[in-house]
Amino acid sequence: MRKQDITIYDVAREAKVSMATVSRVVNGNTNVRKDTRERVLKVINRLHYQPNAVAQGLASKRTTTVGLIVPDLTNLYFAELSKGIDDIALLYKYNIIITSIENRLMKEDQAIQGLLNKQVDGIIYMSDNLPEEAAEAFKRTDTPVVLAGTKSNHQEFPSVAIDYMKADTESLNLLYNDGKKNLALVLDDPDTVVNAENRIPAYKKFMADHNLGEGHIYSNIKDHSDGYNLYSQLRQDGIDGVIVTRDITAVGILNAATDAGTKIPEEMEIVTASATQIASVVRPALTAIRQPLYDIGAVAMRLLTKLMNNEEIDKKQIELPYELLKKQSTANK
Amino acid sequence: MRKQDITIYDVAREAKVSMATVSRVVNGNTNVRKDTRERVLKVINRLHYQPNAVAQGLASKRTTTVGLIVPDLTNLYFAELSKGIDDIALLYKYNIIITSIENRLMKEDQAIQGLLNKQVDGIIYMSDNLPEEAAEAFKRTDTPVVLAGTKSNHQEFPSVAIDYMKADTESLNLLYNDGKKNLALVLDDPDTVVNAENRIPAYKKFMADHNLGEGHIYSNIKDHSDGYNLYSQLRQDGIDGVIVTRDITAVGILNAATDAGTKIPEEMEIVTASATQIASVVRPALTAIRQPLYDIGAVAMRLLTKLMNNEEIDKKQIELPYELLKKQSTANK
DNA sequence: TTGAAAGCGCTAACAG
DNA sequence: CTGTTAGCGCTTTCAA
Repeated sequence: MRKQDITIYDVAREAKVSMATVSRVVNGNTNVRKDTRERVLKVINRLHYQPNAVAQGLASKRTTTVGLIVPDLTNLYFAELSKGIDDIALLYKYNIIITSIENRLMKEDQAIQGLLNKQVDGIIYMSDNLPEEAAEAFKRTDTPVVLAGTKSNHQEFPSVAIDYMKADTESLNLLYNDGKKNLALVLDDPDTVVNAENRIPAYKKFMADHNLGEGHIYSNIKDHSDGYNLYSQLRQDGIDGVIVTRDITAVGILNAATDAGTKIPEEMEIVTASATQIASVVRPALTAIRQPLYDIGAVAMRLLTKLMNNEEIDKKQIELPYELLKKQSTANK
Repeated sequence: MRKQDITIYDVAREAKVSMATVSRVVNGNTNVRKDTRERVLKVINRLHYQPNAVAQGLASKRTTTVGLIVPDLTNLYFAELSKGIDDIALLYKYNIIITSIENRLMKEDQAIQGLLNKQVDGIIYMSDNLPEEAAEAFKRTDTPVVLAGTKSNHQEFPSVAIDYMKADTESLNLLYNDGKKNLALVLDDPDTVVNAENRIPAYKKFMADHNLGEGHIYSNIKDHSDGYNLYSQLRQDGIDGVIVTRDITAVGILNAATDAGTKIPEEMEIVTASATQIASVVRPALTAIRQPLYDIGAVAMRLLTKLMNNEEIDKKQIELPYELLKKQSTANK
């Protein structure tokens, strides 16, 4: 076993100091005389001593580890968020334990409990949906939590996101100004807070404000083939403009339209409510609400570092600006 | 602090047993009388006791945590691999610490050392490139390592991948049979083992075997815009068939061709050497080597669990079958 | 500026 | 089947 043969004790013995002093050197404590520090450092290098983070964690009650809860890593939306989180975590020397929870044995509150058992110093929660049990689990603990790229009814949880309502309204307006009046909303999941409390109300309000009738909301349209298959229904319902929550779904609709010979954007306009790389590489390129995913992740992680250090927070709910990227799937008159 | 107020000691006292017994029931040890077990369990539930995984890790020298080293999470290639890993990790109750190493402060060997300090029970390494220092770091430790979706010159490291040489040869043959003779190879990084030792030799051999001359190898073409910009060079060089390592790059070439009015596949055929979701949603859809990424990840993680349990391994180098998916970017005569 | 000593919460012999 | 007793490797008072 070469795994961990040299401990702080070995270093102490070789350097003829106490463990406490080695600990001080390792942790950059200034209360060590310069020559003592150098002597210890020399031994550390000679022995290739590396601190055991688990023992440090147990003794200090800080693991310099944060937990990430994410529905699905292969959804670029979350991958891009994660990248922002990861970069800032690296900067502040935190490791990341990642837990995916997509349609699985693993429920949200179990994921949380698992992370808590590992004694993470904080948690970033990225799923659209925060079930009541998960919220309860968060409330029971002192471990700080930040929601990234999503919203919750629980105002007590710090979050970083965009103004979904405003973004959707702006998108609908773009379609409307292009002369499209049979507008539809295509949702992945109608029950998430973002959809139920932001997108749907925004849509309904817009339709009412412009006397466009009830409109059409399509739910549980989650992937490329769902979108592809939805297309004929859209045509049947006379839809000429559509907002789609996921861009991969929007691509499905787009491809179905192309295959059917429908002219985009002339006969139908498409806007996706969350742009990842995919939205920009398909042809025609998709008009999209560009959420600053990397930044949302980065800001969320930065916020979490503050919470973990018990620093003062000026604002718990952070809203970042989005962009409406006008591409080829809308006329943009 | 509600964080960790109740310990195994509290449970022991309340249940009128020793810590050892509580530990036994927590760990499912069978040497506990049924009624004792139930009594302890009752107290555990009443007190909402949760074991401190850090303390468990220190005492048992097993953290039930594995480290993942990945270049870039937003590259779907790695995201899909990760998903396979994650699912099997969940099955075996391991947590995952993820470390990205793309063009950053964090070098491979530092990432490894960081994971080792956290006392991970094993490591899965997914980067195409295994620098010498990283290989050295792996050799110095007893912590098992598995390479997933990549190859190394170091035969001592267990790995799970496909036969890149065979896959590329088959792809080249497809182009050749379609009548394309000016074949090119477009690489992300010419120095990775997969490319240097597998793809390039396969390409050179194929060209030589079929008297197609020297051919053209384009290097450091890594993303959509690299691919897009490369297109005119390809035309200039008279290329009519191309194998591209990354599918996002292939999409760049495809889009440039489309924008230039080049007919795909008539005037140019494209095959991507690694298919992610992107390859199938663009139009024309890309002919692709479909590596079973999810499976590669899953098998790699399963292999790692065996190594972590010191089980017998029959084969350290596992090769999984790939498929050559013929789509619209090749004629497929 | 340094050291001694008491844990952190748990596991794992070893006895009984 | 259960309890006692050492630690695991480190941090952190408290004294000196």
